[in-house]
Amino acid sequence: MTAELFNDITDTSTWQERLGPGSVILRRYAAASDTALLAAIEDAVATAPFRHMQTPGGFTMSAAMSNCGDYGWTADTDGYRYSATDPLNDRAWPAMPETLSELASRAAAAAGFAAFQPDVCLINRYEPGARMSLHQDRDEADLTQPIVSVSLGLPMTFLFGGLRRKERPARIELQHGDVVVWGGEDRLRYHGVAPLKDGEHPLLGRYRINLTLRRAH
DNA sequence: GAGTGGCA
DNA sequence: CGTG
Repeated sequence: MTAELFNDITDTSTWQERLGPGSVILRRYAAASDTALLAAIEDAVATAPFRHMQTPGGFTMSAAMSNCGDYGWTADTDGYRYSATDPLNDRAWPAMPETLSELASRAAAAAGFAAFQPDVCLINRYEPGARMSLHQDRDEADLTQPIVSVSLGLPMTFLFGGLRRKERPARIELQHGDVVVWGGEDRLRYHGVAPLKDGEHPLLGRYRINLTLRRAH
């Protein structure tokens, strides 16, 4: 698929690439607020530390995860679900900082989804070699609400497939600050993360952090 | 009913 | 290394 470019001549630091009728990459959209986002993440994981969850198949996920917001996405041998409490301590997840919810709302609006108010921020941390195999985000109650994904740190190859797993995904390089929004008829597209290549990022060292903002309920 | 993993 |  050839990305259609929408360059805004008044702001050459950020631009959009359309991946489908309901999916857009906002290049470098979050780069200007990266230090505020990282401070918000550090604050959240001080309360709800990164952990490697188990899949229902009994495998350990290679990305370390945490959450903030009214709910958090969790995986264990019983399945995938959203929970109002952190299973590590049965306490509420840390509140979602406004920095994160406002970024997500603005990005969704820029992509054509008005009034997006996330109630979950899943925080995924990848080290070199970590990956996420192709999956759909379908544990949310209202699939008319989009998904907003923010990439920070090491660059990665985003796999963006179709509505069926057998469709071979596009491979899209995402850099620090890139935001991907998908919804509408693209809401259930399969997506994943290719094994992270080694490298060094000025702010994040040998890590990539992905924020996925969702409306769970 | 498998499933965001492992391995051929 | 990418695919299944």
